[in-house]
Amino acid sequence: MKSYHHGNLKEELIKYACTICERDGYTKLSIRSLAKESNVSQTAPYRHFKTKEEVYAAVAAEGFNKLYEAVFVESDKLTLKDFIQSCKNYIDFGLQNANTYDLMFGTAVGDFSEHPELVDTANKTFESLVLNLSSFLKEKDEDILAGKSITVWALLHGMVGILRKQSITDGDVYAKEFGPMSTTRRISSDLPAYLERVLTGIIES
Amino acid sequence: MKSYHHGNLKEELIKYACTICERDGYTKLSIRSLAKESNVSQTAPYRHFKTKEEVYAAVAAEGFNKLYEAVFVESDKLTLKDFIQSCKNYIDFGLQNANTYDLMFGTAVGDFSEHPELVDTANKTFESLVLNLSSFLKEKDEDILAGKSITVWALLHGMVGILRKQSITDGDVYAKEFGPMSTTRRISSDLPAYLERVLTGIIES
DNA sequence: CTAAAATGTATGCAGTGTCAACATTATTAA
DNA sequence: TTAATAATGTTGACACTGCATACATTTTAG
Repeated sequence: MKSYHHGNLKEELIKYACTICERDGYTKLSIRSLAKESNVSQTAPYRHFKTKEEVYAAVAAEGFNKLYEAVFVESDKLTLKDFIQSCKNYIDFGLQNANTYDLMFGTAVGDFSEHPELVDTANKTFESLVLNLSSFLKEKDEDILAGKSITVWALLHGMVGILRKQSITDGDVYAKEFGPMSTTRRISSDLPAYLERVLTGIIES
Repeated sequence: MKSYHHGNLKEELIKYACTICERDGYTKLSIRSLAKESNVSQTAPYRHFKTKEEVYAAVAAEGFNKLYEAVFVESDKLTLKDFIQSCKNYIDFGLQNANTYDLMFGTAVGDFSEHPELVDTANKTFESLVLNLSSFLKEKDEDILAGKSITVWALLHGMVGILRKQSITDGDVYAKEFGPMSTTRRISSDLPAYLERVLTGIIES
């Protein structure tokens, strides 16, 4: 027996949207297919999302929540190892959820400020990174701390982009000279070691 | 007098595609609108591009060409200043061509290896970065050099992503404590200084 | 000069975002 | 309790999309 009102439509729509965005890429997402999945009329989703971009924003927000989960560490006294692990988790998330990650940092959702929950979740994620860093650093100047956090974040974000497109560096001249393993492959084969080396450099600079 | 054969269709299509992708975002690009712009039937573009993704790939390849132009430096004896400038040019390109940049590094074009010209242009760009770095470094171990190049690239790529989404860090706790200027704003207000500090750290590590 | 390859067109299908008008149910105030 | 209102659903329509098929014209190669 199906009642006129679904009762839980918005959450269900978001859930399916997340699944499809990640599996097929967000370009493949259609509001109509979402509606069909929830056994609801084609335009029902418009009671919960004004435009498709709002659906994207919801998926992106979910993505930030998951990224937060991956990056957050309970302790307030992190070891360097903990910190490295958290950073590795960030990169792994970006690689394993490439399509969602794209939605979070790409241009599909133009202006975050029009989607408050997106700003909130994104903020929370970044702050978690800052807290992680400050928790094992001697640094007390929060100005410097925030600067270093940005640099760390930039590096992680950049590594996601580059490791995702290994093909660019796979074929590089260096790979040919140094055997079958390209630079990116060498890095990703022991990511923690790479991160430790580079991050300590950034932190101590 | 219009002849049956256009004569220059492919290049014209790519040109318009680049314009629209950058102005409106690549989600807004439609093959039909391209065709209309060139006064050609709706399906004519399919003689030059098997799928829409191939159009994306062409735009992305053009993007890498432009990025290469922005990053390349003629000299083989760069000063640190030259190198910093080249890096700044990279970031500026990413910020001023956000939509195209997304196409180049996002998931819209899934597998570069299916688009050889994309691999080539991307490679060329990366190699230019490596050459820039090696041209003023004492480092002769090309293994290490390639590793450092990746790190530099990751940082630049990451900064593009972060500076683009200033809203995330604009509202952070630190901005409130240190006045109206958020961390990202401080960084972008004097990008060369920031880059010099961070990049020398990476290079010397 | 002729056959084949390249490049163009016409037509059509199944799908899309979104709007306007209307139906049903849940919520709230009198 | 009841009546008004807000929330949430449906129907139908419009203009648009990617792309496949079949056909037309022109260029190019043998």
